[in-house]
Amino acid sequence: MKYNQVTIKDIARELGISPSTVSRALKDHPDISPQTKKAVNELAEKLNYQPNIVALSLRQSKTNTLGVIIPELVHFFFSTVISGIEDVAYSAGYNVIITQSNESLQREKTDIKALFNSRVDGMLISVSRETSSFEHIESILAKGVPMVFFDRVYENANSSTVIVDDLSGAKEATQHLIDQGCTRIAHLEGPPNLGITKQRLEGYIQALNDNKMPVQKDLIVSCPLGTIEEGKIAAEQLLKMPNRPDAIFATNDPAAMGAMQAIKEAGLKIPQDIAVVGFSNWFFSSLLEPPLTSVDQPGFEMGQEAAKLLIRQIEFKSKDNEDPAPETKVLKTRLIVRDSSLKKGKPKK
Amino acid sequence: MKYNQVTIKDIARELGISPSTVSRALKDHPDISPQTKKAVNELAEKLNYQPNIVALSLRQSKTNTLGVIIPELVHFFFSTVISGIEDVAYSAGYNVIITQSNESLQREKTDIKALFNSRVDGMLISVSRETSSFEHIESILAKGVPMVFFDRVYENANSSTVIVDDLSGAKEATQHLIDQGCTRIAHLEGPPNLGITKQRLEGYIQALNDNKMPVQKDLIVSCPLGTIEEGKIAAEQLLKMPNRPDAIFATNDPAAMGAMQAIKEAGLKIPQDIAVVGFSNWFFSSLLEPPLTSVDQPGFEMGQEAAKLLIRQIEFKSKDNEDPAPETKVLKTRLIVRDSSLKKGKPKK
DNA sequence: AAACTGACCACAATCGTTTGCGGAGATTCT
DNA sequence: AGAATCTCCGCAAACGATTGTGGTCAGTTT
Repeated sequence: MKYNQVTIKDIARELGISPSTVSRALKDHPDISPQTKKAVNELAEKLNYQPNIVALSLRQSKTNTLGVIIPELVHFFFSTVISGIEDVAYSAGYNVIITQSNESLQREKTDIKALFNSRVDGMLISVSRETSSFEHIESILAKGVPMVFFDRVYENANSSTVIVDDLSGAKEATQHLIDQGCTRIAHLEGPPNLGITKQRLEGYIQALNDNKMPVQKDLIVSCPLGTIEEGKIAAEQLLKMPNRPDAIFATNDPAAMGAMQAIKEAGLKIPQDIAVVGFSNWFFSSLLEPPLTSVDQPGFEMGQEAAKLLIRQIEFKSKDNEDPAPETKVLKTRLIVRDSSLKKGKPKK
Repeated sequence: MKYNQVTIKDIARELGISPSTVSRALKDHPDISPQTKKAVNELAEKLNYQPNIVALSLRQSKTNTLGVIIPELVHFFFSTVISGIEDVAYSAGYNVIITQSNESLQREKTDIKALFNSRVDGMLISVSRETSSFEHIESILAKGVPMVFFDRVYENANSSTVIVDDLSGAKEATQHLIDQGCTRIAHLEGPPNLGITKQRLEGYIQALNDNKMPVQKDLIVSCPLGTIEEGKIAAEQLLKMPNRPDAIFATNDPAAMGAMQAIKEAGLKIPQDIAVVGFSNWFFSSLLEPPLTSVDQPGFEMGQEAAKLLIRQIEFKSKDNEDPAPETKVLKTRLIVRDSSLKKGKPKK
């Protein structure tokens, strides 16, 4: 847009000097006399000169912008990740462009292309539920664009990633249910393409194994979308079993929420009849009745770490013209115990 | 970042023609022969040429980017507004940069400056809770940057705005409580700087007046932050009154939620003892017990309308070099009646 | 007095793309 | 055949900033 922008040329014309002198004066170059510097700075101040970032970006082949692709903004977890990213990015002098894939692979493809065209300096990506092939990512990666994946990562990539320890988080959650005396623990499994789904399932299984409890196939129900509705349907199915479970560990909070609805509608009590544990600690989870026990993921911290890794990668590359070794940051989860799982009352620890 | 970018020059060199010819060939200019066009397009396809948006932006003094400033991303309402904005912006060929003020005036100032420096073509703004002076906005407005305000608007500005009809939404909510037989209706008031706070209060008052009910000062309690905690404290205060209210209409859902907590902890029943109505229809509201009656704001639509207005303004201005007349779009709210307010059972309508 | 040294600044190229203008060669018209 | 008309393409400037190179003028050195 052609605002009434003040450019370096305007200052130069008004002062009867050349644009290059103005440029150098503004950055305190030793070649410029103190008087000229003073005059330039004062006029720049007076006219409220702001450098044109677009011109700068073109000149330096660097936009100082990070591109972010997330599945959906409305998820509390992803919102907090964004805040973490912005926190680090801003203080390092980077802007952030956020795009949503809406859990669609097609949209993810156009997003990544749009970000590339905008010449972002790097990308932070959490893949969609549908993403099972990765050519669209590989092709951009091949062009040398720095990328960091977070939460829902592209595992085969030779890139840095930030994840939470889903496995041990799930294990801890399941162990907690076992400690509460649950013997038939069901699991609501998530979208099949995602690594986090497998990790959470694995944590559940390990906990059972550690306690010499059998893993029963019919107690594991898939919720490929991970929505409230699916959780409800899955739980209804579980409740119809002749020997119904006495606990449900869900792959995420919405599914757990759906399960709670089904349990209550069946006239059963939480946690007395069936204990429920979720994953991600959504905003609403503490507001449910009973409040939902959940595995908290440090979203803000994840955003911070991912942005830090990416910026380090960008600046390393611009110096040494080489990619730094990829790093993987694993963040700790934290089990937030609330009433939905407390059959025995608060644990002593 | 200096990816392995293919430029128009690369194509020109390889084909032994000039960059200008390549440029024209790519946009099907009549001056270029069919053979040349074919050759250029095929090579561009083969090399996967993507135009450099940064160079384009500089050349045309237009970034095709909209800047957005919202108070907080984690609010369900604002997330949906963003989705509406992206929907319209993308299909019109615009990118979107989102910034959060975190309800801080200071942050809002730096955000608006950063967006200006990025040379966005226009801005979509919802002001922070703290914003009571507007010089930072005026100074950018004076430079000719198109702006559209939404939800929390800058009223004195000579700019387009998109709001919901807070007044009639609040009136409808209050009337609904009156219809349910409530006679002592309290109001939890919101942040004092915001226009929406005043409108909602005014709707509440008008509904009382319409029904010849007295407006009692002590039934109006301020929640300057509009949080769950404040709502709880405010409700506790109301419950201690000798003649306690039989209904609470809150300026937003978190405050209503807090009130519900206080009411339940006091051993009272919702809605039998005290009916509760919120505003904004947050995601969690339908999940509460009882489900919270709330005034739904069409967030997605608001985002769409705001983006449309802004883009129209941008393109009008680039043609006629004149600002179009400011427009104000008022969207209808919709009262979502749930159990938290149903003293009498479902209304017949 | 000639040469040298700084201090200070301007010129011009550059990033990638667009676009007004002009120009060479082929074709058509008179 | 000469002029006019097309067709098709290249030159160069421009967007706003940065930066290597070189130049002018003063003062200093031999």
